[in-house]
Amino acid sequence: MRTSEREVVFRVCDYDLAATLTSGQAFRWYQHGDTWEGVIGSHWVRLRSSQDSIIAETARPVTNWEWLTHYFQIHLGLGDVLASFPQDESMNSAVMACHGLRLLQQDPWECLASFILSSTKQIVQIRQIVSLLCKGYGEPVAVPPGHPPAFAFPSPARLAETTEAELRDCKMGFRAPYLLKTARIIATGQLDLDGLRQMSVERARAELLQLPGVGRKIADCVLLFAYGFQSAFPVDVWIMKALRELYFPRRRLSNLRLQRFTETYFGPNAGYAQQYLFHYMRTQRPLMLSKPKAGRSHSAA
DNA sequence: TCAGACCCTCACAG
DNA sequence: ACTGTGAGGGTCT
Repeated sequence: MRTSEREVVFRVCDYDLAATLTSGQAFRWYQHGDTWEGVIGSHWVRLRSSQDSIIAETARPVTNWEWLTHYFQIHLGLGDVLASFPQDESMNSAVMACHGLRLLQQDPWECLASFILSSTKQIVQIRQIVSLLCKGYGEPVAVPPGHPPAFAFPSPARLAETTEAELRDCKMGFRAPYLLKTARIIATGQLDLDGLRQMSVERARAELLQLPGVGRKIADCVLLFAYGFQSAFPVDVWIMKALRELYFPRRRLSNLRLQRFTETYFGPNAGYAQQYLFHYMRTQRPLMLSKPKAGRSHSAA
């Protein structure tokens, strides 16, 4: 076995860490200069990436890095995934524009709770809410000397014993009762999140849909971002916009018809295809379609 | 299938 | 600067 180290280097190919961490699948990564800091489970991590490697640093020595390689899907080759995409102009443009974009494999509870908090919120606001939630109710994790404190994502049990008012103080608004009720369902074992791993994607989705605040979109986010069901295809306003503009510019299809289209057209790795279209729409397309923003005021200095 | 409600925050006009 | 307005990774009724 490997000796215990605070730092490890992973050789990677086609891995755009920045794009991956800002593509709206995880909400707890922060950029500091050329590094990214975040918490995975109970580990504080600092990451640095170069062309062909990712360097991870922790606060305490680590012997088994499986939690990290799993989260980042380090050993997944992107070639087979990209090859399974439909070969159309839009898909090719998205793949070119988002070269190295990856899907993470997150903790189911953190993913579920985060996406319950995501409805009709901008990503910056989701990040703020999740941050407040972790500061308020998450366990502190080890950080380097002198570093500001960092927190794990609060457990279902911990959140189950909060009140709606306390959760609303984290600025989550009407989502508070949803999160509270779902936390109680998970904490009492009424639904076993680990058990979903062995189920078919349809069965797992049906289980998630029973939770308050969880509809089709959020269920599919959890199926894809936490469990790795590659066929899950979350359809949100951005994907809807992408489908209408890129694939059906002159037809008026119902949301249901568009959903049906995604279930067959994008193939076995539809979830990955979705992530490329989503990031493409959010980053590249707006720059081309909308007018440049008016000059910003200089708030500093 | 179809609105409307739901909390709250930020960007953007005026 | 200050206030008004609209919309933001949806879900529920």
